[in-house]
Amino acid sequence: MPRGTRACISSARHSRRESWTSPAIQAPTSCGAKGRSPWARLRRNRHGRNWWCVRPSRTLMRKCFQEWSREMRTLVSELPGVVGSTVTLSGWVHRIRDLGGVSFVVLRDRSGMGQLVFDAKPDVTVESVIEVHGSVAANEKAPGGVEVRVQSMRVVSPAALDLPFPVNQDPGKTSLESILDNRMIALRNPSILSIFRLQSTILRCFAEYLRGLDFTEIKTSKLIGTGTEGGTGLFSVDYFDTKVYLTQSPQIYKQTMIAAGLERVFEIGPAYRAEKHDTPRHINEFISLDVEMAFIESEQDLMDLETGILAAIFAGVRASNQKDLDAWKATVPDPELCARIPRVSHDEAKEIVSKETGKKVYEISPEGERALCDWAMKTAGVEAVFVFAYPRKSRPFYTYPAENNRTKSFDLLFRGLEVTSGSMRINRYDMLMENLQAFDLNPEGLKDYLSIFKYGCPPHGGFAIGMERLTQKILGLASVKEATLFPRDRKRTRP
RNA sequence: GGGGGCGUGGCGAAGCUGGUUAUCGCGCUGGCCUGUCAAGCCGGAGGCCGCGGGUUCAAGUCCCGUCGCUCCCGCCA
Repeated sequence: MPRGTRACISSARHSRRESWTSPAIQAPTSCGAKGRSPWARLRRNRHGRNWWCVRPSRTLMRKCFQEWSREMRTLVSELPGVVGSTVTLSGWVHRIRDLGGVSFVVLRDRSGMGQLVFDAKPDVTVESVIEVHGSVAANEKAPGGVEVRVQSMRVVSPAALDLPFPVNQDPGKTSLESILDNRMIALRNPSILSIFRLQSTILRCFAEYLRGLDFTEIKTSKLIGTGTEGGTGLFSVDYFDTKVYLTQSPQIYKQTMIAAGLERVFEIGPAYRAEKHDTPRHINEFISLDVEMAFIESEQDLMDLETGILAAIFAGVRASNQKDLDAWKATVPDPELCARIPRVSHDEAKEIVSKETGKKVYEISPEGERALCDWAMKTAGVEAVFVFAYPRKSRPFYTYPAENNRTKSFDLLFRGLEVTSGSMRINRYDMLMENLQAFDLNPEGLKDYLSIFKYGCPPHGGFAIGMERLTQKILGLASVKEATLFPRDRKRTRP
């Protein structure tokens, strides 16, 4: 057994403390589709015991919405259940197949695609939005066994003929440039759209898992007067008569809220990095899944927490996004295996890379990161590995130091890419002041930040998961830009 | 910041050592076709070969510059 799994499995250390690892390998509350009320667990959960007092009746909410939507239309996915009846469908014309005496139109709506049958070629163009009225018939020859014989059709919004992007074709045959240049239209492509359906599950499961552990969600400002990490890589913005910067991380605000007494916080928000890299794994604006937690003992506790988050996300994606995974021929790791993600120190990682690649390494390069994940797959059956105890010089000043000039920090590498970076933070004022000197930083510019520690702050730490990178790696996409709705890179600020 | 590769109709590509009207698939369009499911068959439209300059009798092809894209490395989520 890899030594890193110790922290997850041994319970001796955790039993006397609050546990956050126990739900690690269970699907988050509403991700499990077992027929039980998604609120059942919360009702038993001490943190959610009063949910019915503050929420309108769920039955009432569901009833209002269903009655409203039932009047609107039938969804394509509902057709097999309403064979024999007359329905109204609305959606986009995905494809037209005209065979002379009969024409087939593939209609696309948010639930999927279904076949419409016309006696003659209908007067519509691909991608037009239509509303049709017709009878639902079972037919062996129809895709999915059901089709709608159209009695009347209304073109709700016609589409021009010069479609700039092949919406109804395999996006694998289209260049990234064309996908991004025509982003508005490219997003209609079902495979491309599926990326963002899956991404939504990641967001949901991340938040639900943490809420279940008594984390409080916060939203902080993305504008800041000065940078905390030396001022490099910050975008400046005109702010009335002065200049401010876009934050590269919510770091200081997360820590502020820890010290303010929330103890456990998370934030989902954009982070900005004004760095001129031009690679398939960098964008200048990304969504950071940020977590911070008080009363931890080391970075091992943070890895425990992230293990649980990953398991919740993988379980949720498996439960909700099988079609989206299929569209990219992708698989998510078994949530049960997350507890076996190896944990290796930075020094051990270098040794492993040297051994695996057959060449001596002094720093872990992207090639080394790929080698480490391959190694993890071989030894533990998961394509992920935690690397901890990074040298002091490679980590920011607020990282908690450890013996031998190491730090209480870690990264998570998943399928060959760094998706998380985190650490325990220095929470003692005197220690922080010493470290500022060592990093040659001026305490004057960090006055607000330092006040957190001057007046008492519990031991704590946190990490950030790159949402787009995680999405990219789950689906096996070639570039992080594909996993970004409207990517902002060195050259691109449109659409 | 350093180093590769690529720009050819709306999309994806071919065009080898320079040589006549620039080719193919998808899409679009006209025609035929009552069971398609990437429908099929016959016809058609659509390109100053990224842009600027040079070499040459002759440049999509060679050279220089420029813009754009893409990949690897540094660094990072």
